[in-house]
Amino acid sequence: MSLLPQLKSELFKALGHQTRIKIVEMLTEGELCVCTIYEELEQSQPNISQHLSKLKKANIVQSRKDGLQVFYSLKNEKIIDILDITKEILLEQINETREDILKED
Amino acid sequence: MSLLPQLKSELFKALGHQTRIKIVEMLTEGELCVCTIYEELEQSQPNISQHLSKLKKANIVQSRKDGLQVFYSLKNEKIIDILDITKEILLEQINETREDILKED
DNA sequence: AATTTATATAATTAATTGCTTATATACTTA
DNA sequence: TAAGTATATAAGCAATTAATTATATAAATT
Repeated sequence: MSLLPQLKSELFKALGHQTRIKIVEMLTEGELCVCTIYEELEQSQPNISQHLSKLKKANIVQSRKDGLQVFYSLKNEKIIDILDITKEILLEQINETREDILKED
Repeated sequence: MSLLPQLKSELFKALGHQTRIKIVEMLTEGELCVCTIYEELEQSQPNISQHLSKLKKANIVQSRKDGLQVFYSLKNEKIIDILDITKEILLEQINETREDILKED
């Protein structure tokens, strides 16, 4: 049936965009108003709304309405662990590359 | 400059496909010949070759040639941790959904 | 050297994604 | 209740992605 691989790939697809990564990392600090997100990322409001919608569909974030504003937050803190490990992997890669370059003499 | 968000999103993009998730999970057990992968996943050889190529470009896998065959393996075992956490997140979501359904009476 | 085998690459087409612009919705306040 | 504000949704278009089919490459075998 392969349900999990399907769900996993959908979650990664949702994380597969620079802007959405930045949004998730901003939300690491706590919930934020939509307006704060698009102002800080210097992107248009509809663009950020659409990215938020994808993150929400993937169950990565949740939203709460307060008057005119909508606040988004992470739905599961474990997403932060994923980003941390990803960072470790990338830093190791960067170090390897650097070492390879130093060896070239 | 925002280099890391860019690299992170590329890594997630590479994981954002069911077939590539399945390949990475197969490689969790150790290196495998290309032929084993496409036979087990019941996909065409060129299709799997292209997916492997994406995983390689994203530095998720590496390859080694032995005669006519090419063997692929994970480049960094931490990828497995990412998949494990992802699984935890998804299982929690499934449980929540189940509980919500039970509450509906 | 010619043939066979395993894998990779290229070309094509269909489907998906992302951005922009315009508009709709929902809440607030005058 | 009319006007204003924050966010969401829709439509349109360009760019990217995925699968298929055909072909190229590279190593092994005859």
